[in-house]
Amino acid sequence: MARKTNFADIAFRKHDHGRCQRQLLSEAKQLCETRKLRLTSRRRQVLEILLASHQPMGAYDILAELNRVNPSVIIAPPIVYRALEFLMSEGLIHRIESRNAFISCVHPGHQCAAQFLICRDCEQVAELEDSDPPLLVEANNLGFAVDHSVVEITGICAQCQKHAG
Amino acid sequence: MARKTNFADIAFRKHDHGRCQRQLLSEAKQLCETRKLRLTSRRRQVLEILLASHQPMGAYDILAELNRVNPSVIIAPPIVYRALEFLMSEGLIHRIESRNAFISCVHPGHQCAAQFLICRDCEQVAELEDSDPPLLVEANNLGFAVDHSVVEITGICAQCQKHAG
DNA sequence: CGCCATTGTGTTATATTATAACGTAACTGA
DNA sequence: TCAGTTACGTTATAATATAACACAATGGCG
Repeated sequence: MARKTNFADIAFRKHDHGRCQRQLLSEAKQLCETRKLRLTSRRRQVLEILLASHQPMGAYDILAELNRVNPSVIIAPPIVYRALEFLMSEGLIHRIESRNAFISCVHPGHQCAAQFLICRDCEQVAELEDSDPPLLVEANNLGFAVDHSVVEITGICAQCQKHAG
Repeated sequence: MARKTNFADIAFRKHDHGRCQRQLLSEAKQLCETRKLRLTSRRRQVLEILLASHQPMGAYDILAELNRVNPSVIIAPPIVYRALEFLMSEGLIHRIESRNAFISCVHPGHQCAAQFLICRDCEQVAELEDSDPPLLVEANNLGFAVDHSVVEITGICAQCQKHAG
C-alpha cells in the first residue's frame, strides 16, 4: 500500500530544493520575457530570497535579508514593497493575508485560485492546486465578478501533532 | 420566474436592520450567559458598533466611534483590541484578514467556517453559510488538524457592475 | 545617435495596525 | 470580606505599509 501523502510532502512537493529554486527562477524569467516585463535586479533579488526560504516571510524580513547581504547601502521599505507588488501582480508570489507575509508561488503564472494550508507550529505552508473552491462558482452565479480569492487554512500538520505527543 | 438572488440580498439577508441588530445582540447575551462569560459594557459597546455598521470596520474606526460617542474619556487601542479578541474567540465577530478589519457575525456561535464575498467598490460584505469548503476535508485527510479557516473572495458585486456601466 | 516618455529606484517622512508591560478596578467564589 | 482572577486603563512602542518627491535607467522613435 502506498504511503499516505503527508503535509510535508505537499509543502515541499518531494523535491530537490536547490533545483526547484533554479527552476522557478527560470520560469519567472521566461514569463517576464513573454509578457515584456522587466524582472530587474531588485525584483529578482526579492524573488530569490522568497524562493530560497520557501516559507512565508514578512516584508521587513526580506528587507533585513537584503540589507544583510549588502550592508554597504541600506535600503528602505518602499523598495521591498514595490518589488513584492510587482511579483504579486504577475503571480510569482502570494501574500498570506493571515500572516502579513509573502511566499513564492509554486506554479507561477497559473491563474487558478491559490489555497494554503499553514501549520502554526512548524510554520510550513502548503500551496494546493485544487480546482477552484465551489464558493467561486457560487459567487459567479450571484453575478459577483471575482478578482481575487484568499483561502488560508491554519492548523497543526500531522508531523507536528506527532512531535507534540 | 423568481428574481435571482443578488449580492445585496445576501449581504443584508433581506432584513430589517434595526431588528437584526437587536436580535444578534440578544443572541450574544444569551450565548455569553450560557457559556458563563462576561459580556461587559465595553465588549457590548464594541459589538454594538459592529452590529450597527454591518460592514467591516478597522480597529481604529471602532476606537474613533467609541471616543466620538463619549469624548470625555479618551480610550486607547488596547481596549478595543481586547474587546475584539474576546468577541472573536466566542464567534460573535470575524476578522477580515485581507482588510485588517472586523465584522459582526451573522450566525453567532455556529462553528462552521465563515466565507466572505467582499465587494471592493461598495465595500459590502456577504457572509455565506455554505458547507465547509472541500479543502477542509482534504486537509483532514492529510492529517492536518484545522483550527481556523479564512475564505475571502474579493471582486465587484452585480449591483456595482451595473452602476459602472 | 539624441531626445523624450515611461518605468523603476532611492530617500524621507509618516500613516496605519497591533501589542507589551504594568498598575488598578471589578467581579467571583469561598 | 478576603483572595484569586479577570477585565480595564494607560503609556509606550513595535510591526506593517504607503505618500510624495527626486533621480536614474530603459526603450522607442525620429
